[in-house]
Amino acid sequence: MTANLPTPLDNRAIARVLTEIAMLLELKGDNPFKIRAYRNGADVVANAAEAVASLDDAGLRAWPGIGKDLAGRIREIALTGDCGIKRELLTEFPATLLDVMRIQGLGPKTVAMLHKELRITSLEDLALAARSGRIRALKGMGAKKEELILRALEERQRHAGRHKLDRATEVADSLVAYLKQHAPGAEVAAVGSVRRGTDTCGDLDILAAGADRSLTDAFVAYPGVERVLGHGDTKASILLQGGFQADLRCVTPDQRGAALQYFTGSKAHNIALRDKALERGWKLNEYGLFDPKEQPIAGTTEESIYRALGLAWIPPELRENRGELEAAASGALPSLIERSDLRGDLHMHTTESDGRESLETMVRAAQERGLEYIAITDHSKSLAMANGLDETRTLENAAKARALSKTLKGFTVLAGVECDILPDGSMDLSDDCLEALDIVVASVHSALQQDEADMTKRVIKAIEHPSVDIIGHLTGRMLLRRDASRVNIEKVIDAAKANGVAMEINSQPHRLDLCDSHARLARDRGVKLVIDTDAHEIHALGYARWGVLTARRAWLGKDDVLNTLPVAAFRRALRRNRVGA
DNA sequence: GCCGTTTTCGGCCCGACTGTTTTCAGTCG
Repeated sequence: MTANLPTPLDNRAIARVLTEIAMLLELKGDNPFKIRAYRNGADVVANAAEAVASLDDAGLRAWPGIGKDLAGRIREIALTGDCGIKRELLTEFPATLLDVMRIQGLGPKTVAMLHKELRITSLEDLALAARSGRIRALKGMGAKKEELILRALEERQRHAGRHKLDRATEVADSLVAYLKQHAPGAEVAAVGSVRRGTDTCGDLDILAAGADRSLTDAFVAYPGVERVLGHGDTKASILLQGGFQADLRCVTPDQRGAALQYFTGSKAHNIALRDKALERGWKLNEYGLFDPKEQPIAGTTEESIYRALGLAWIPPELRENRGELEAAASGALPSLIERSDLRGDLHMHTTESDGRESLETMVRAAQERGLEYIAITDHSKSLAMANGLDETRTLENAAKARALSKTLKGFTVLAGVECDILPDGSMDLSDDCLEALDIVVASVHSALQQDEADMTKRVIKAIEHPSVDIIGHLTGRMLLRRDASRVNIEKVIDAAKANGVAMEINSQPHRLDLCDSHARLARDRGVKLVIDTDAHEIHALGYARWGVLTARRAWLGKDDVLNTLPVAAFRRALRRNRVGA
């Protein structure tokens, strides 16, 4: 019987253990190639489509980069949740030291030294040491470094308890599926920021309408609960392994719409909506919309509430009190872009630079997803770590893409590049080379610390280059890890408009860059946008989902996004092909 | 630790930036 075995770990959990082993080996100063093997193994597991825990030794070793040892470790982790080598390493370094290593700007060498010299084992120790000026006394350290550490700690504090949208959605979906099993007749849904599609989410909010009271019992018994924070008849809160807090609210079927509206938020939207009710002498809360005699006016559906208040139903992505109530009152809500509107993807990588798949594989995957065209945009040469392409290789890569394109029916492969914008704003590849391509995405990858004036000048200079069609992930932000670079967004948008350059919404869940408000500003100023996945492997083509959510939050319709156009019209809309451009 | 029409050893990705330095180590991507 398997009933007594622990639940097999999911791929992500296994990958996390492998990554932690890699980090511990780094602290120890072990063979860098061995460390890379563990990191690579973690990557392979995290991106595997099938559950790694269900594979046998031979199945595991069929994966590239997984050999005898790693296959054994993966099986051990999958079965026991732990690994002997990790336990052994943890006798040398405490687990809390891994948190220290995750601080931006601190790497294994520094952390190992802090541990050895100052007996620092946790983030608390680190903060104390930095504040008391003890770190600057160490070799290679200084006052600036201490300042940097304190800033990184402060940033981390700011991000604590928040999660990226993709992970939050995944965890919420599992919870909803689990609860539906326990209450088949009820309507269970994730609400809150997950439903609004915000780029990062705090607590997960789940709403159940028409469920038996015992559903909260099932909720607190969810596998993966670390701690029960509260447990009543209609409400329960749990802390999950991995740091998520989740709240369940149970309501009656006739309260469903009101509860859905109330718990979806945002707070600012709800306050404004409640004002609308008050104007009419009514009361709006999570149980319904009521007249002065407490008689219900609406509440079973969200639509009924909005309608009673003289408003069209507002898509959750717009509920931020950024003008949606006024638009809903005057029938001016935008018709938002849908995932199915996307016909192309203009930013992706192959094994030619730092992608994981060949050109052919990426093309096939894009076809299978129903796209009509893609652009292959490998990195340019200054991104040496990504094996970036020089002019010769860029043109060879372009020839390959075009040759393949010719063999395909109803599908186009555009020859492109993701060209680095160098610190002075010049392009990483020659003008001739860029001109010879079908499409150029220009992006900043280095010197992200420039001050606002320099960064703005740099990006605008790139925008003014005649062969640049699209500006990729403008701010370089990494959600919950690295702040956006300092750049004057308005000046950049105005330059993009003046030069007919499109701006990208990068759909990578850790980027979502442009963010919703910047994308909306771009649209308002007449700049066209594109939604790209920046895929480095086929699975990542699915990231379009997050980019579209961001676009919807930016009030974008189909017409605002160039890659909703058929390929011929799309190409005509590119800056390089526009008359007079 | 992985990999091999160079098969069981000896390669495996490296340039820019920062802060510390006077020539470089550590981190990041």
